[in-house]
Amino acid sequence: MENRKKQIIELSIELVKKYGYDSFSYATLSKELGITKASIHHHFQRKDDLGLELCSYIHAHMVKEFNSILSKKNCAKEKMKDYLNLYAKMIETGDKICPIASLQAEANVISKEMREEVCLIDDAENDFIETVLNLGIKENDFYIKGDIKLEALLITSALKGALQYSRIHDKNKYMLIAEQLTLRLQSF
Amino acid sequence: MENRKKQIIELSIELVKKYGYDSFSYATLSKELGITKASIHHHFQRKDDLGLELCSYIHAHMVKEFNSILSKKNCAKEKMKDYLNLYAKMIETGDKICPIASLQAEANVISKEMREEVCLIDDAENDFIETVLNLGIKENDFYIKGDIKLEALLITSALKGALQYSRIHDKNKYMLIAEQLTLRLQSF
DNA sequence: GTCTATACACCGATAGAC
DNA sequence: GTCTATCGGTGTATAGAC
Repeated sequence: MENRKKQIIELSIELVKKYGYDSFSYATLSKELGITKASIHHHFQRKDDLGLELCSYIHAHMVKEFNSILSKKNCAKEKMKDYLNLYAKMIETGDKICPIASLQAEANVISKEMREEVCLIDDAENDFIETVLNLGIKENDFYIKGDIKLEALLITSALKGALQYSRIHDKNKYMLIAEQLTLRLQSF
Repeated sequence: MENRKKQIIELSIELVKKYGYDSFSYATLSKELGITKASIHHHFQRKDDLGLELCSYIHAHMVKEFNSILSKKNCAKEKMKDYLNLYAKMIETGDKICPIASLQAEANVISKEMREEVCLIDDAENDFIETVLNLGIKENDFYIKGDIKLEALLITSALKGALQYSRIHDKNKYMLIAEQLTLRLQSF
């Protein structure tokens, strides 16, 4: 990918995390990057084009993070901690929430194509957590009541909710809620 | 409160739940209500005035709902079920999420005054859930690991996240996730 | 309390020169 | 790949008549 395109996408993702998709404009990007709106339209003719590529970028980035966590030679408990820290980084580096949660909140505003992309990213995240949960069960470190797929769904959506809550109340609350959430996984 | 004002506020809340605060305009309201934008400005000079009154209205409405649940002569388990159903109604009646979650997602876009109002509403909801949890413990129906205030925070933020997830994926998922969440409260 | 009319800023987007 | 210039549309908001 060309450098400028990548630069625009990465800035856009930070703006989605902080303000949401509808709340930043080509003018916002152009001021920040020091180029004109027309130049940005050269790379992404319609804003929806940028929106779709930004989703693909997030998707690829998260899959990379998940694979990195899975390939580490540590236990499921530690992999879960690594995962929780991914979100902790967002809120610590400036009032940011999960970009996917941000887009979910705008579900009825963004295009059908973007909505579908958001769903695919959610699916990837849920599959990842399900894998970690199954690993933890094998290692006798996790004990899970009910359906494992549902527990994965609960974890991913609860953390997104916790991030949103913490941003507006107290950043430090996020990790406390995350730890309270994972308490239930412990068999003792 | 005058009838028209109430009508504008109630419509605005439905729009916040469906699209978010920044994504509806005085034009949206005026078309729906059959009056002009100028007439709406007569009731709420600035949009932020509407935003603040809409928050107060949500606050009062939710406190009323919570008190209604608490005053019922049923057990904590059933009160929790009543609470879960409040959110279920939102998503079932047309792609809507919790208005507070919607405003949380726009935290860096709305005014400081609105942000503070949102926090107060969250506080009321958390106090309510904490009360229900303590009641359930007394009744020997709930068993809670860790801090009760944290568990309340987890429940309220997890449900908001579950609503957002379910709206974009599959409405029926919400209640399944909610039930998976409350599984942890059961001692057996 | 509602209207018409209007102001002004910003939005996404395009044409065309360099 | 970047620019200037510009378009039509929409956003919040106000003035003033009825």
